[in-house]
Amino acid sequence: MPEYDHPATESLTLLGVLRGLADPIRLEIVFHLGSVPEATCASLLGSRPRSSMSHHFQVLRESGLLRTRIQGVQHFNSLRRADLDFRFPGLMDAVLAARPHEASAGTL
Amino acid sequence: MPEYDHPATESLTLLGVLRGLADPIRLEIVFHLGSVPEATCASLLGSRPRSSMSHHFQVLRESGLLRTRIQGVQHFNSLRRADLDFRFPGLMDAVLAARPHEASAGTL
DNA sequence: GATATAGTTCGATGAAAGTCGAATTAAACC
DNA sequence: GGTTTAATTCGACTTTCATCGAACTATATC
Repeated sequence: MPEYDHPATESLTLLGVLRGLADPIRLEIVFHLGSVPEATCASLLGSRPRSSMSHHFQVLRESGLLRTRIQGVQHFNSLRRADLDFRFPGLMDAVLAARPHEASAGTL
Repeated sequence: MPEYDHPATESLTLLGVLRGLADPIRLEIVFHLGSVPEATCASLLGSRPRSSMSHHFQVLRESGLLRTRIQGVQHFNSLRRADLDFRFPGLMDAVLAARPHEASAGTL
């Protein structure tokens, strides 16, 4: 398993990004990644089953919201901030600024 | 049928708004409403069945994206720009700025 | 090589959401 | 009151999407 392929910046679509964001768990992941440079899957797991999370990471990757860097057994995920800002200026700023305090799935 | 009730500005949620936007037809409607003060349902119909569109208007209304004003037999829809800007500053600016030229369902 | 660790893929299930014809409401107009 | 117009509601169908256990892959370590 060498690396994932991530969609090119130019090929990101607004609809795709909005779809990626339109789920409570994924939004939570995005909020978290908005506050740290990168995070492993495990660190975002909470009490949810791995397979569910893996699915959400895939959706986020395919919609262009995050990039996954593989190092050893660990997958380091980071927001594609620069790419998103370039393609959809102001969007992630607005989304991240709207983060509720103590965002914990229920408060979204 | 006097009037619809629209959710209060304070009760709008980011997730709700994102969900409202995460559909090609609804995004098209929102784009259109971003460029005109208001529009009747009929004027946004295109070639789609009325019942489908009615459903999308309902979703947009319930997520707080638009307001429907009834006048006679016609329903005038407008973006809740001020409310959205107040609650989620910059969000709609970013979304509307990302509108593809000639947005026509396929190009979203 | 065996084992542990991190994460994915598969496949089945269930729930949510979009589609659309037919019936319905409500106002406007003759 | 009957008809036209604008749009909704209902209900059935279909599709899409999330959930999650079990099996699997790949790396690291002993």
